[in-house]
Amino acid sequence: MPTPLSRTELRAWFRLAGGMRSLLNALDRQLRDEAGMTHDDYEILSRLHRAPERSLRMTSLARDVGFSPSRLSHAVNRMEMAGWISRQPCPTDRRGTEATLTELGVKVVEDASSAHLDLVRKLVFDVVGGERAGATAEAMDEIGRAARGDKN
Amino acid sequence: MPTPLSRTELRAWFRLAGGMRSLLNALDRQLRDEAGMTHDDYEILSRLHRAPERSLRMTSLARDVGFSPSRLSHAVNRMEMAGWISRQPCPTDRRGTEATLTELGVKVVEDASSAHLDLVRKLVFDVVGGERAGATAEAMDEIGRAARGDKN
DNA sequence: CCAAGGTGGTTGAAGGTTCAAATATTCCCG
DNA sequence: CGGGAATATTTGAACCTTCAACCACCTTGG
Repeated sequence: MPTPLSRTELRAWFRLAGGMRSLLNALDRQLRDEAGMTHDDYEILSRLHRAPERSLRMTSLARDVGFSPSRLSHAVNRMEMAGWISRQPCPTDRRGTEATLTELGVKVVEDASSAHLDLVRKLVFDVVGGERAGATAEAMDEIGRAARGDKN
Repeated sequence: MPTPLSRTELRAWFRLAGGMRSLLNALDRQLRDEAGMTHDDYEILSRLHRAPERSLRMTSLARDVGFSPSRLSHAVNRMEMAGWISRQPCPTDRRGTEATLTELGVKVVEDASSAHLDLVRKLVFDVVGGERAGATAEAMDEIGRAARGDKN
């Protein structure tokens, strides 16, 4: 039988949840307005950009960004239409598909990144300072691992 | 001209963003599976539940949960269909509409709450402890205010 | 007092997400 | 090796969100 949250904990949770929501909304709106993409699209492009060869298997990309396979498939369809991503069959597993950033995709994500990360700096690091930001990130990372049910 | 993020800051940001995403995904999935509602639906019901008279003007509810007016309107339509919320014209401003939780709505949100808040306790407070959770909430709250462009 | 502009709210269509089902391939066990 | 179970991905339909346009009412300046 679980212990319910105290009044103080409840209050903390509301602030935590509200803060996350507002931050994500602001970032989403900016990417939408300035780069014509969703925050989710950006995550996909950005993961691919950091990957070796700028390619990833669909499944591992989906895990990385926390998408269902189906959602990723639809999203990659759209970005393939836009010319940002291309698909190739995976050489080692004939079931698999690899998604790769195109030249255009690289350009698009690099352009979006600078404005995006600048807003992150303004809303996160400038507001709470580097030290607290680090502690907050560490805590959220642990929470995220618990939420994903990761080991260790 | 903005200073770009350092490697350390980037790393912190990735962990912060990933943690938020995983946590919100987990909470959303649980509400969907166990209560048949979206995390967003839950936020709406939960705000109404805490409001005096269990009623709020559409606009102020929208601001509270960070929805566009249109999104809130559609969402309230659905929940009105479900019998969880009712609408009345606002007595003091004939343009306005008030949304109110129905008896059924109260029951539904109270049922959903206990499982939901229990998961919050497990994923947040049990993982990082009360003290760090408080500090994290405080930081995220400040960040959220900055993101909403709030004064003070 | 009335007209222009602002505010509160809804609607419809277009596009995005979810869920279940389908397909193709690989893995593994007897 | 043969066949069932598991894995990788896609598709289509139903549902949700966004965006732009709209109506109704309030407010304010001339």
